[in-house]
Amino acid sequence: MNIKKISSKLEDYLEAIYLLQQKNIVARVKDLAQMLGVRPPTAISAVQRLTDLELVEHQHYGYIRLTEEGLGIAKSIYKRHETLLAFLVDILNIDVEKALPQACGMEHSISLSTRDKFELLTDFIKSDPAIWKKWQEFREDNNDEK
Amino acid sequence: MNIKKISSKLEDYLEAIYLLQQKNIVARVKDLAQMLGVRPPTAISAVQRLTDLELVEHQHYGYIRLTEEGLGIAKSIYKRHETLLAFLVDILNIDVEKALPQACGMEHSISLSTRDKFELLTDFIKSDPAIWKKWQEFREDNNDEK
DNA sequence: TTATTTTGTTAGAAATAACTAATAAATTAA
DNA sequence: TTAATTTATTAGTTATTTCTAACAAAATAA
Repeated sequence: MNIKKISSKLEDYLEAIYLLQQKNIVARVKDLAQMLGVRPPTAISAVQRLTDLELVEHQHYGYIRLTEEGLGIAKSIYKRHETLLAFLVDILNIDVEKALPQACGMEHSISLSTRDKFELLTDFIKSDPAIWKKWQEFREDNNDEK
Repeated sequence: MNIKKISSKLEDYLEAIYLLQQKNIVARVKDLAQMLGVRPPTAISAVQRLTDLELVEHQHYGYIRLTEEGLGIAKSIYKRHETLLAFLVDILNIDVEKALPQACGMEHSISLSTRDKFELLTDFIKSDPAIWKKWQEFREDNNDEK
């Protein structure tokens, strides 16, 4: 079954619900609004659209849960997020606070196979101490003292 | 002077005008609509918003030109585009047709300093034949035969 | 158990970004 | 030079994503 194509904003909501779920917290409107930096009515309207798409379940004044399909999408976005963040921070040596919003932006644009390749490159550089050292020196020789 | 913050869609229009300008073609509504895959009225309304922001100049039924400020933004986006595309194609070994839309998406999310680091990593891997070879082998050993 | 606080919802408005249909201006061809 | 074609524009509609203000329900505390 194909993954439903939704906007990057809606993807962000699925990802946020997934993150809460991972922490054993059942998502609430307040949490989503806080995490995504929007006002509660904005979060509500997103949740309603996701409900129409059958990606989340939500009863009035109640909890918000991912459907199986919603979970699938959320996982795949989160995986891209993690991979990109690791690449930006560990390989490109970018501060986490700066890397985070950039990973959040990029995660909606790359394919799963591109994600795999980012991960492969990260593993490649990290797994070989000689290459890792050379890359660090190369960076430092080129004005990336941090 | 700070670079004006505009939406990624408007950035796309500036980039397209810049590309035409590079080919010594003065941009027209039709060209923009074609390049961005939208209908002419959509392109017009974007050009009007860019005119309000003083990023392009446009007289009725006439040509569209970037202002100095618009040119600055266009160049900076295009630079990010080029860097990301080169990285995806040359380093990650992604087909150009597949890489293009992904670079187009990502280019709006990364900072200039992140762009510099992408370029640095690309140069690093390409400049050292031993590393280049190892990376190719590593890729092939991990199901990236292409 | 009533009152207060927190949380959720609805209604209505605005900006962005897209569309179609209708029309107007400019260019090209007969 | 008129007619036909191409290009540009306006007007009006829709969906998405945000907001504020007002109100409703649920949870907590007095």
